[in-house]
This record gives sequence, C-alpha cells and structure tokens, in this order.
Amino acid sequence: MTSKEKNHPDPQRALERRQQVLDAAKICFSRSGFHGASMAEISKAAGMSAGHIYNYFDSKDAIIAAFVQQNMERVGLILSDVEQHADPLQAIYDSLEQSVLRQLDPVFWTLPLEVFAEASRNPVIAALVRAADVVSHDRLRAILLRGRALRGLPLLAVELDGRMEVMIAMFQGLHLRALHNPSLDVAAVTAALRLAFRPLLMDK
Amino acid sequence: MTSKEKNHPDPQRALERRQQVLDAAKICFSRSGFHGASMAEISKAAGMSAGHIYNYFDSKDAIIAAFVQQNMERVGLILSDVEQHADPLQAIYDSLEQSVLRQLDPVFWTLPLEVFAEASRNPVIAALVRAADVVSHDRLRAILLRGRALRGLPLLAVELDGRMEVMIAMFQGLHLRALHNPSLDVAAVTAALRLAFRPLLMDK
Amino acid sequence: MTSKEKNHPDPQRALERRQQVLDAAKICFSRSGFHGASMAEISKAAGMSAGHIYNYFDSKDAIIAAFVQQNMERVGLILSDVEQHADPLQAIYDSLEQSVLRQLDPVFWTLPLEVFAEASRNPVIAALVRAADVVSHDRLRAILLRGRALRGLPLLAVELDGRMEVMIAMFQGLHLRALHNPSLDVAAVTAALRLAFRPLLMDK
Amino acid sequence: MTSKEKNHPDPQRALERRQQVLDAAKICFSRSGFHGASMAEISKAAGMSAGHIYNYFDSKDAIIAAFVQQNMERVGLILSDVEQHADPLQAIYDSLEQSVLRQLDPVFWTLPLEVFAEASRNPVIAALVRAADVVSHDRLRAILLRGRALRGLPLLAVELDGRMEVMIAMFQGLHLRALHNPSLDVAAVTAALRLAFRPLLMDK
DNA sequence: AATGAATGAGTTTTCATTCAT
DNA sequence: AATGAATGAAAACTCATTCAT
Repeated sequence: MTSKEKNHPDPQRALERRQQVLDAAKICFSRSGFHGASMAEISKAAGMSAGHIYNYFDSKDAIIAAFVQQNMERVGLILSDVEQHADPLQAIYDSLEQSVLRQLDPVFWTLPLEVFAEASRNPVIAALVRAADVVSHDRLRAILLRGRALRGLPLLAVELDGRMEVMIAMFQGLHLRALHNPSLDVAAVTAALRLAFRPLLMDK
Repeated sequence: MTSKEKNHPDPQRALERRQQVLDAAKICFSRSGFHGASMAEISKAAGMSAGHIYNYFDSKDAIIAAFVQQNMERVGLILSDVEQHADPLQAIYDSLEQSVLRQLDPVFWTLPLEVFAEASRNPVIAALVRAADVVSHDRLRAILLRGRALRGLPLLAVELDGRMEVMIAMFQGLHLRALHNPSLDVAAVTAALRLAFRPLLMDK
Repeated sequence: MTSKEKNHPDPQRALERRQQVLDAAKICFSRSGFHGASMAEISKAAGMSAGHIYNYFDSKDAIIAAFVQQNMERVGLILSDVEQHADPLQAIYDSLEQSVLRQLDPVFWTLPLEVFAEASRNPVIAALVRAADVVSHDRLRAILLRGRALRGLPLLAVELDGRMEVMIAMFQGLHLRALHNPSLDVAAVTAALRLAFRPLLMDK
Repeated sequence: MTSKEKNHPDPQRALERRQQVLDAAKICFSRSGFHGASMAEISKAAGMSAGHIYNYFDSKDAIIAAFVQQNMERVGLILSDVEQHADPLQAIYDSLEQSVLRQLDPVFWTLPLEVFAEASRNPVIAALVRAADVVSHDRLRAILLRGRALRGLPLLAVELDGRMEVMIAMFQGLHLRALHNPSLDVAAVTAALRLAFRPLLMDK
C-alpha cells in the first residue's frame, strides 16, 4: 500500500500484472492457505517467474495484504442492492433467503476464514480488516437510519449499533455454520433468520 | 487420525506425555498459529525434546488433529450450566450477557479461528470439527426440546434445527465481530441479542 | 579484458557512455563494494537501463575490471607535483604532511581496499593492479634517480628499489592505519614519517 | 559474540563444531572472499549440512564476525617473541628480515585484505578490527617504553604513538606491496626497512 | 524413555543477464 | 540506441523429521 512502489513506465501493464498475481494468489490461498501457498506455487499459477513477482510486490506479505484489501473491499457489494431500495428494512428482510444461500456457499467463506485467522495474529491484516469493517458498518448504519426514519422508528445510535453488530454477527456466523454443518437446511435457516431479524430491524 | 499407536509399556505415562505436548501446543498455536508454530517451539514449551514427541505423535499434523479434537470437545462445557436448569429457555435468555462477554474475549476466539481456517482446507480437521458440532448440536436440541415441552411449545424438528443454527451462528459470529470491531459496546450487543433470541427461543 | 568490443557506429558516443557507467560504478562500488553493488543500482546511478549497459560491457566483472584499470591509473597523479620540482627529494620530504592528510581521508582508501581485496582473489584484477604498480614504480624510480643524481647520491638499482618499496608500503599502510585507528594524531604521524623518510631518501 | 547462543548440552562438542565451521570458512573466505563464499561452499568444506551450521551460528554474518575476531586475535603472536627479549628495540630491529618474509607470504595477507575491505563497509567488523588494533597497539607501546627506558631514551607519549603508527603502517603496507609486486627483493626491502626503523626505534 | 545432533528438502528473496520491442 | 519486462539460477535460512546414543 504505502512502501517503495517501483516506478513502472507503463502503469497500465503493471496494474494488469499485479492483478494477474493477485488472481493467482486467490486460487493458491484458497487451496493452501496464506502460509501453505508458496511463492513458487503462486508464480506458477500466475504464469510468471517467482523473481518477477518481486517487481510488483515487495514481499509475500505485501501480496497477502494487497489480496486482503482487495477482497475486503468487495464485501460491500452485498449492500448495494439494499441501498437503492425505497424501503430498505423490507428489502433486507426480503433478501434474507438470498443472503443465506450466498453465505453458505463454500466459495464465499473459505478465504474469509483464512483472512480472519491471519488477522488474529498479523496486525497489518487486522488493521485492513477493521478498516473495511468500519466502511461496511457506516454504510449499513446509513441504510438502517434511512429505513427507520421512513417508518417513524427512531433509535439511539448506540442501540442501533448493537443491533447491527448482531445482524452482522449472524451473517458472518453463517460462514462458520456452513463449515460446521454442510447439510444445513436452507429454508429452515431462512425462516429462523426472519424470526430473529424482524425485531432487530423493526422493533422500537 | 488414530493410526499406528506406538506400543508404550506404561500407557498411563504415555497419556500424560501426550497431554503435556497438547498443552504446550495450545500455547504455541495460540501465539503463532498452526503453521507458524515450529516443533522446536512446541518441544521447548512441553519441556521435552522434539525427537521424543515423535514417540507420541506421528507428525506435526497429528498433533494439530489431536489438539483440535480435544479442544472441540470442550466447547460443550458451555451448555452444561443450562442443561441442568429447570427452565432452560429462560436460562439461555438470562445468560446471554455472560455469553457475550465470553465470546468477545480474544482468548476464546483466537484458536477457534485458527481451527476453522485449517478446517476449510484440511479434510481431517474438517471432519473433527463437524463431528464435534454434531455432538453440541444434539445436546442443544435436547435442551431446547425439553424447554419447549415444559412451556407447551412444540416445534417441528426441522424448524427447531433452523433456529438452533441461527442461534449458534450468532454466537460464533460474535467471535468474528470481536475481531472486526474491538470497540464493541457489550451492553448494546446484549440488548440486541435478547431481542433476536426471544422469538427464536419462545415463538411458536 | 578488452574482448569482443561491440561495433558502435559512433565510437565517440560509445566512449562517453562507457565513462558514464564507470563514473556511476565508482559511486556504487564506494558505497556498497564490488559485490554489494547491483547492476540495478549502477544503472540507476548511470541514468541508463541495466540492459543497455551490456552494450558497452560484457559483464559486471568487465565493469569492475575497467573501473579498476581507470582508477589505478589515476594513482600516478600524486607524483606529478614532485616530478616537476627542481629538488624532488626535498619536495617529497616537504610534502609528507599533505600526503599523510590525503592518505588518512576515508574517501581515498575505501575503494583501494576494495580493489586490493578483489585483486587477492581475482587474477584479472591482480594483473591490472600489478601493471599499474609497475608504471608508478617506474615514475617514482625516475624521480628518485634524478633527485639523488642532483645531490651526488648514486645508489644501486636494487637498493633504490628496496627503499622505494618501503616508502610506498608506508604510504599504502597509512590507508590501513586510518581504518584501524580513526583517532590518529596527524602531526605525530607526520613527524615520525619524516624521521623514517630522511634516511630512505637521503642516505648513501 | 553476544547474541542468542543456543544452549548446547555438550559445550565441548559445540566448540569443536564451531571451530570446524570456522576452519572451513577460512579456506572458503580465502578462496572466494566473504561474499563470494556461499553457505553451501562452507558447509561442504566443513563436512556438515548448511542447515546444521545454523545451530552454531546465527547467520553468515555471525560466522564472518567470529572468523574475524579469531583471526585478529592471532595477530598479537608476532609480538610475543619480542616481548620477552631483554633489549626489545634491538630485538625488533634484528627480527626485521623475518618479519618481512612473513608479511610477504600470500598466506598471510589474503585474508587480512578481505577483512580490511569488509571493515571499510561493515561497522561490526570495523569495531572488531579496531578493538584488536587497540590491543596490539597497547602491547607494542609497552614494549617500546620498556626498550627506550632501558636505553635512556624517554619520549612523549604522543610522539611514541606517531612512530608506532608509522612502523605498523610499514608492516601492514608490506602486505599490499606483496600483492602489487610479487617479485620484490626481500634482502633489499629488509635493508631499507632497517634504514627506516633505526630512527623510529632509537632516535631521541 | 529420552535426547538433540544432523539432515535435506523447502522457503522467500535477489540479481546478473537476455531479448522483444 | 535504448528500454525494462522477464527469467532462472543461486543465495541465506528454516524446519519437520530421523536416528545414534
């Protein structure tokens, strides 16, 4: 992020190469974990010599950090749909089934788990994760405030934040449930989730 | 997993030695992660030579597996209190604050995160995690069934399971929240959690 | 050493480019040593791409060799002053203080030390160093012969050579003294040097 | 020297292994220089795997430092003979030929040159070299003071130090002469050296 | 039962050199 | 003439595992 970026005369190409590495890293990290994936493995997947990767990243740690940043940024996408909705509270409630399906897909939780484990030991990654969380948090807060205002449901900021934490905990927790119990019944979980979300979203 | 157990003349002592290693491993894994912890580090913490550890474990992976098995089993302990309560639904509801405090303590989520990340890649660990989950699941189901029966709140098995998944997801998700947002307000989260748990526990 | 010179259409320009590289190399070698300086470092200092340098030098070793040759040749400059003096023996004697000051300046001994170390391992460099020494030697011999002739102090060639070796050893040794003892007293060393040089220069 | 020495249960054996490595390093450093010698080369010469060397040394730099320290310490040996002599000034004077022979032997100057070049860039090595120099310096000063006292030739400390510096410069410079001019005439150099040393040793 | 010396394969990283453009 | 992207071989170093004692 910061660091001594090499001066690439063709920044477009450099960006492509960086992305090429990050895409390869995604596959390798997914398959072997951050520490199980070797530079050799990544370079092979990227179709580029290991040495050359160092023209675009200072170290393997820098690749991990860039990868985490890029993938954390994408988390926000889920909120985009809801954001534009006229009645966001209802929109969230209605989209719960889709959200459950999404959260239970292994493709979507393998890498986050790796990231979280890394964050619990590596302060650089922890900072990235937290920064991304602040962003999502703020967006969700804005959405909920608007939704509650529409329906005449004001709420103390601290209370709203507590409810948000619990809602997010449920979503992120579903990742872990998918890992622990691959034979989860999606319909039943969705029904239960509605039960839990209704008061969190709509109660005074 | 079990595999070719060496023939130890004094099986009692062998068990003690294994435990000595697993206790040391816990400290090291917590500090450095499964892959960051070296056999040298573990052997030092265990007060035992690295070579000797191989008399009790086939490989480092076997230590990880044994460690995971042992530590997954302990998760159940949380349920013990509730199990013996006359009105378990109320007991769960009343203990939510304590549960939140517990789930937010880094001491309690560092290792689980490590385990989950490993499980998402290593099928042996995944199987252990799932087996342990089945056990906790069954115990919780029994508790809830008893509680609901007491209050005359029957429920289809599949529906109950869906609610359980969501409740567990919330708890496990709190681990992740603690990681993402270290400045969480415990009181607000507890209040929100009560809001969400009431229907999950008590609704028809 | 000379080897397969590329055919440069504009030999004048080629020479300039070579010099540009050698000047950059001097800075880099001084800072990092022959083996510590990378081609990237040199190319950056030379304001020329690393690849292009290979149009003027066959290899990094060739740069080192060319560098050594050029810088050894310059050693002779010190003798120029004395050479033109009417009474060279007196001139040498009188300039001792200046010489000491010069020899103790790190700027003047860092690179020679690098060269000598390389020469002790690399026969190509050793040959260059020896060839340059022969030249300086011959010039100094001519100066001393003239000086002694003026004063009526003939001496056998072999004896004169012995004295010259000792005088040069003293000078070159001062390089090493500066390295070993950075708090040298210049005045005291100069006085001692005069004591030692008088018989070497003037005794029958 | 300082650093995290591994705890070796058999210190005798550990010392032997360290020495085994240092002896191998001497050969390799002599042949290829500090930076030209690879750990693989050293490990082969030491008859020990490269990895194992790291049980005795923290890094290659630590090997270089240990090597330098050990070899600097030996420099003092030359003074031992003179130290015990009844008339040390005469002893130094009489042993000049032997000293010249010694200083001109490539075996004795290859490694010092390497050390000096390293010292000019590496502060750790520079410190070792300077510390060793202080020791030799102090010993030589004691010898000279005793010798001059015997002969009734008192001298200001600063003046004596200046003369010592010049004498040592000559000796160390002879290393460089041997490198520059392999066909040196030993007898002639010795004669010249006597001419220069007489006043340095004996003048008031 | 217990040690830790020893190995060798594997790790990340650097760098002289080549070559398409 | 000139670039710098790209390579591949080698560097220092780590570590799970073995085995003589």
